[in-house]
Amino acid sequence: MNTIDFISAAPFFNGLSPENKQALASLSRIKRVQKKQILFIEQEKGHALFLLISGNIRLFKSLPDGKEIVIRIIEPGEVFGEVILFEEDVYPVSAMAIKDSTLLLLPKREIDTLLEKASFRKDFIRMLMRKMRYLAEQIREWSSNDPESRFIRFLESHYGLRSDYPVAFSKKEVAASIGILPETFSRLLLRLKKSGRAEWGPTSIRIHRLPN
Amino acid sequence: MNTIDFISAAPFFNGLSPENKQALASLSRIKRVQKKQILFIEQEKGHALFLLISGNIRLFKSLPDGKEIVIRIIEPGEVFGEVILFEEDVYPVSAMAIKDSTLLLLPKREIDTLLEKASFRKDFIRMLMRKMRYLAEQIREWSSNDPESRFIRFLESHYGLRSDYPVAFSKKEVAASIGILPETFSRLLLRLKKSGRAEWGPTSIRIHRLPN
DNA sequence: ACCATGCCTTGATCCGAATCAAGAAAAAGA
DNA sequence: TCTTTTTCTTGATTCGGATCAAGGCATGGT
Repeated sequence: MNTIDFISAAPFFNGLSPENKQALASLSRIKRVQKKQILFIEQEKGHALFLLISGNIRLFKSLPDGKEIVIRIIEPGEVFGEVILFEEDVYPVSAMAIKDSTLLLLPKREIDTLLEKASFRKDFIRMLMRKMRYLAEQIREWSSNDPESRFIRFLESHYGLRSDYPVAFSKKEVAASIGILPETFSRLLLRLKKSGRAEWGPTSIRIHRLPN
Repeated sequence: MNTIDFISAAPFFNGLSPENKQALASLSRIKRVQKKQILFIEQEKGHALFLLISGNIRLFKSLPDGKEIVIRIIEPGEVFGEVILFEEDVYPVSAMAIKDSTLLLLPKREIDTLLEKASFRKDFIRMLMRKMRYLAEQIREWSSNDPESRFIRFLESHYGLRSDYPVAFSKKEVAASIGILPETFSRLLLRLKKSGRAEWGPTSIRIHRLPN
């Protein structure tokens, strides 16, 4: 696999024409980061957006009281940091690798140039809108204050609708993603197991859905 | 005031050239709705976006369990429903007037045409990005599970930073907006008053900020 | 292999918002 | 004006997640 393949495989760039994809690929650059390495931090001036190839990246915000809240965990194939292309040019969140990761780095300047092209721009906007909807959905999920449903939704949004989820994050990480403490998450899993609604294997979790 | 004035005054259309604003004004239409009237509902196919002139509109989502969660309350001068311009063309939320309201209705088809113009499109995208940031912020606010800070932020996001807030909503409405029950909100106000941090008048609330 | 660090679990307790209930106050309707 | 409906407040209770604490378990580093 080379850069053009990764770009072609990314849903974000779905609607782009082959030429546009090729143009993107030619100006992209491979970047590797180690676990726990910071890619960028909140309020930092942004010069690039990223496409994750392998590993996982956590996007988070730091609160005044020192706590961190997880905005989302990026999976391979996803694009992030694209917000810096418009309006303000600082990142609204911080990004840290939670595993050794490989990314494609796409410089802002070059993308800006590409955006001059109408075809590219149109597809790009469509993408942004999709993301905007996703954010709106997020809000809905959060206000449903039920950790269990948030957990289920976490699984579905990462792996789709299935019964076996190959969860590749630490439980601590999952807990943070759904906004609860590790203790609470541990108890949640216990409850699900006891009531026969889920089984937790070493590398995956199986959810037994109610037949409603 | 006529339509062009309203459009000029709306931050959403800030960067638009006078010609673009005029173009918009000429294709817009005044719409009046009464209190409790529905403008559109979630999943409904959308043919227009709106600029609120007077009154207030509540955007909300209905949950499977019958509950409603308030996404936000629209103030005069704000634009909403613009998401239907791209990607999918259904509204992601429902909209209901919480007072008798006057709006400018901007038909999707005509806006689509305007978007062919590069100058218009650029400004428009910038606007969308700003809104996207707002959404990201929202998520942050929600996960800060503290009703008091959510209340303060509610005031600031509606009226800016000041000490007297001319709150023009029912307390029930405010409570719903910050995601708590009316009972809890009532107790919150009592607590703020007792501890001398706020005074609630008939039409406004005064917040005493700590000098930190 | 060892030790150290971070991760995970389990227990006890606390706290605060939801819930249930009922009455008071205010607004809308006749 | 009087009635009805909705909003607002106050109380008692419940419930669930946070917090504090401590022990067991993995993982990585040397």
